[in-house]
Amino acid sequence: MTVAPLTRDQLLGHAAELFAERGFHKVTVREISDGVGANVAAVNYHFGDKLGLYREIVEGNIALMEETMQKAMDAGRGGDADGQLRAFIEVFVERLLTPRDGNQIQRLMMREMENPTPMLDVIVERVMEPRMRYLCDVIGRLLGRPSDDRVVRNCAASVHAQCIMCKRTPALVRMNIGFDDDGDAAALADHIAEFSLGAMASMVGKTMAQREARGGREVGSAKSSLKAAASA
Amino acid sequence: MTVAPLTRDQLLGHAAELFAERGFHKVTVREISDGVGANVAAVNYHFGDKLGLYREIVEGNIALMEETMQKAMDAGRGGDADGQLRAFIEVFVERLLTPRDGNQIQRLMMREMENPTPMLDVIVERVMEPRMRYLCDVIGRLLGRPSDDRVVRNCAASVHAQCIMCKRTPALVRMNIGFDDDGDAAALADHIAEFSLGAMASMVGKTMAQREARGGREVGSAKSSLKAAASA
DNA sequence: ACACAATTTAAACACGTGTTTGAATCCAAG
DNA sequence: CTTGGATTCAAACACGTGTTTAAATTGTGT
Repeated sequence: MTVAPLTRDQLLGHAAELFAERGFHKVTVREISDGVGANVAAVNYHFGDKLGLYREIVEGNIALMEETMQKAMDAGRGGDADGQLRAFIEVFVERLLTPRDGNQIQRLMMREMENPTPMLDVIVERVMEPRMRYLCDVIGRLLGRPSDDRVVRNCAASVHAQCIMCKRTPALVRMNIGFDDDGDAAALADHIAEFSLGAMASMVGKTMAQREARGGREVGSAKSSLKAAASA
Repeated sequence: MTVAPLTRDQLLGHAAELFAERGFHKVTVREISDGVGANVAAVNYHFGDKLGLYREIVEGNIALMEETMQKAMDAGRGGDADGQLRAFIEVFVERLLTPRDGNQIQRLMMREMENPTPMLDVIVERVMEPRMRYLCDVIGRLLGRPSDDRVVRNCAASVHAQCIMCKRTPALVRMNIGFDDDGDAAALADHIAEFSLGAMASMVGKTMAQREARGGREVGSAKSSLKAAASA
């Protein structure tokens, strides 16, 4: 059936790397086609339009992503919540920082956060939501609270924020902010795990009464009680 | 001396809000000029080009930013490092989340991180670097380590990452990830402070030997100074 | 009222970028 | 070899967006 001769696959491969590195909007179809020595019209011929090419790449990578998620969950299976969170962070950070072929989806997600495309919805549904669900589940067990608890969700966001920031955008590099990055993903993951587990260990140790006694502000309380303690 | 009649100031005001909300690249000059009932050429007449308008807005806001930084530092003056970090987080988060006029610089910086412009350099120099310097100073005292210590810088990055993520981009909102945001900046700041202080309290308690015994990987291992600095 | 500078305006221009087109080329099947 | 579909190609098109231009209008000092 004379399937994809060659050009089509070349376009997929080259475009995937470009999209992962700079995002959908900052890559031109001419750049994609020129990169593999093809004509400008090649993208439209093989994929309909630029978004069609992007869609195929994203959907292809989502399968890999789901496998990664499985790997992260399996890595902690049987262990305690502590070890599960560590495993999650390690796998996540490693995939985000190592530009190996096949883990472009994390970088693509970074770009989607910066400059969304119509593909964001499916990425959220198939990647983000399962991830946050698992993360909240682990942290919930860690804190001894239900996984939809407000404190649990905020802790999950704290962990997630740190992981996300591991991938320094070009702008973050020019600013000299962000984590120390000498290419050692494991060391970075270890810091984040250490930091986060320490944070939550201190949280689970404190009772509500203790925390409210400290300053009157309590993260997990409803919005009402916070009005009074607005200013330090 | 027949200063700016009106149009010029209107352009500045309207453009500032648009830029803060969506970033330099995602705002068109027609949108700016139409918004105040001016002609398309108004921007070029009064500011040379689009970037000139942006530059004026950024430079104007940087002064306010430096004042904010001063406020954050003053808020913790005299207190201990713990209180200083709390004050810093509170001021930062509040300015980031509250769309009040005059604290657009934080939102502008978010946009610069997503899509840099030529103004990024001056923003880094006058805003980011002083901020990270102060943050590292506070955390250094908190951990009993020099402020250029690797662990200190990573902790600063962890704190900063959480603060940054407070401002949910449109994409982050569509994903249902991120911190609980019911508009209560104080509650969010409190979570981040609680989380981070707990994390670092547990770090300062552990000796290097203990941490290395746990898993073998040590965050601060690569650089020289930390090898010997076993005890905290 | 006049003259001159400052401002505003409508229109056009320049250019990057995604897309389309119609002809040329390739290639396997008959 | 011939044929017909698949693929490639150069060229042009469509359109958004920043910028420029030259005329019209407004404002101000004398």
